Amino acid sequence: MASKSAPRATYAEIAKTAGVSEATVSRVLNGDENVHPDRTKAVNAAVKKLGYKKHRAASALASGRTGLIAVVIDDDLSIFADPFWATVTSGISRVLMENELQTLLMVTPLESVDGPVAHYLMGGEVDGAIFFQLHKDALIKRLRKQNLPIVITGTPHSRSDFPFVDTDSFGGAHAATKHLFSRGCRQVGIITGDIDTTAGAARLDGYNQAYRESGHVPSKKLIASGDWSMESGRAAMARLLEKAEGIDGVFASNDLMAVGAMAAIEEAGLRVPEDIKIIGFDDSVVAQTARPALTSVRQDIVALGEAAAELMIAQLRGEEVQPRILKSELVIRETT
Amino acid sequence: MASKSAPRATYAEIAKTAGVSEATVSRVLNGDENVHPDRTKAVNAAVKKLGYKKHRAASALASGRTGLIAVVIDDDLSIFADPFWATVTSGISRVLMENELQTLLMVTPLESVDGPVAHYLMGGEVDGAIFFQLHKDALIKRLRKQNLPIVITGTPHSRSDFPFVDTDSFGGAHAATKHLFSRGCRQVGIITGDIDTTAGAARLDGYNQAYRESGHVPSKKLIASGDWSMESGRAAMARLLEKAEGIDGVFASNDLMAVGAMAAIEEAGLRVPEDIKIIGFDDSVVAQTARPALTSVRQDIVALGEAAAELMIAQLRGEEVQPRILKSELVIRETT
DNA sequence: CTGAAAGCGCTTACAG
DNA sequence: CTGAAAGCGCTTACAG
Repeated sequence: MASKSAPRATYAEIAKTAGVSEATVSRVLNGDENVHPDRTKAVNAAVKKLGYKKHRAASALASGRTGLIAVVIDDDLSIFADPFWATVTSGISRVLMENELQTLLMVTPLESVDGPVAHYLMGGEVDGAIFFQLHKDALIKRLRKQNLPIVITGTPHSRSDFPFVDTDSFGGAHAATKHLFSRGCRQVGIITGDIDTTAGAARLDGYNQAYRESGHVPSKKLIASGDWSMESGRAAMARLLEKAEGIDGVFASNDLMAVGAMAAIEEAGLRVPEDIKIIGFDDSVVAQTARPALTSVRQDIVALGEAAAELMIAQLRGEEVQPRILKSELVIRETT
Repeated sequence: MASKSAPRATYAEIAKTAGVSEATVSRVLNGDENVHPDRTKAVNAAVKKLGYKKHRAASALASGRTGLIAVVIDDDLSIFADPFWATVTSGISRVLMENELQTLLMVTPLESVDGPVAHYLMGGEVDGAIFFQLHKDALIKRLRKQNLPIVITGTPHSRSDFPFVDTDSFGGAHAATKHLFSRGCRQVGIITGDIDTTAGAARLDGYNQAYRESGHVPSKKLIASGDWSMESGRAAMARLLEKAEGIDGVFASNDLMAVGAMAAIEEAGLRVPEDIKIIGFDDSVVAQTARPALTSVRQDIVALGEAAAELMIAQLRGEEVQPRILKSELVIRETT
């Protein structure tokens, strides 16, 4: 049932063909500096000759290090539509692999701090865990208390000392809003995402800041709230059209809501970008397929994953780590 | 550096508190039937009391079973835009977890049969591997020769005996084409995907079959080839508009090409669905955000992942497995 | 800089 | 149905 693989080499054989002890083999394979160059060479040669690959389980049992990093993804429905985590994870996986670490993927509901995932993570089965933006910090706090290296993708709520990586939502929203003004808009509205998320709040802040820098104060009427869904964007836009007379630009906090807003604008008999200019956030495939094609704030999602992996590796090395905020970039298409 | 986790319980402690030998503990924990119920009960109680979790590395070293299933994803660019593999993988992960197996994610270029991934998989580091539609079978053949359980997501080229799971592309294309006829279309075209892929070929076959059933033979002029990209769909549609006079329906082999086709139709001054009806395949987010919203063939992608995991588990149990083809479903929206 | 030896926490013939 | 014992393939004080 299990693989009847070719008989694999062990330390014993390497030690014999290199003429050293198994302890020395171990030292060389673990990068111990204090080994005579000649022996190092001999061991490396034997390793190559025998096509040796270290047995992970044996190594893990003896050393306590598993070589496995968990990537924990909250299993709510949004992941089924959203390529975001997949892309981040591919960046994570690549960097981990380069560092001889493997990615253990756990897609699971996180409701319970005492769920199977929690047990697993606390049981020393992995060397570290990377989480996607979570709402409850309880689990993470517990894991940290046990000295399990943690990285969070997305900004955590409680600005505790969790290492995290995120895209600069504030900066992206700020740039988007400024761009609308520079294109001649006078009344720029915003469709917010869920304001209880840090990303939702930061994008609103960026909008407000840019508005103030333009010398005006955004009227409450220009702010409509959505929940990241296309439908909420459509409804929010309909409200803006009704309340905010003269509105001629809209920053939607993600692409899906932007596309919903475009539908509402069209339904009202207005045109994009002639009557109302619009910008989304994420530069997802939806932005590219929209007609007119949607101007959007691009996050470098692969880089986000790579940064997360790098923070993890730094912690594994015992280094102090700082949060990492990645720049976003405005991709200008036809809606502005 | 490694987690300084709470001292975990071991067999020794369980054996002591349950009043049995470690061998018996092992038997109970591995579901051995031949243990006296009383002892079984005692062991289970001790496990619960001590909050015991089996140490995976130790178990793997002793038994040769790692409890890890690799999910291998070819790292070409398409994955960055396509939520498909992410969704499949979430289905896989869920089912594996329920069966006490973990998902080891490997995102990597597969170019070399002798790459690090190959070594890893052949080194007995995992109990099985699930692949996403691959072009070269060499690696997989080698792994099978070593009795490594394999599942392929997507139909393999060489109809060898690899266990695979796939959505019924033929049936979906067939239903889509029939639906266009039933909506009154007379000249139904197809925009194919990459015809060298099994999915691309099967969708074309389904179209041809439905066409013939309608009592006609599809003219060559009604067939335009794309490469799954939006841009290729746009170009293919432009060609159809030029060559296939009177075309009034199009089945595009995926949503992205359908959206491209819609753009081309609009650019030609025609309307969807009044002048030309159109159907996509995948029912992706793009189908939902398109205007008019795109009728599309839905695959149950999560179910695909679950089926893949189930085939893997069956193999692990030593059962014979058959390929699994999942039904697709037409989701009717505004373009037909 | 190096080796002999103990040990990591399970599993599994083997003998009963 | 059960236990004593050997062993899985590494790592790591310890002593030199």
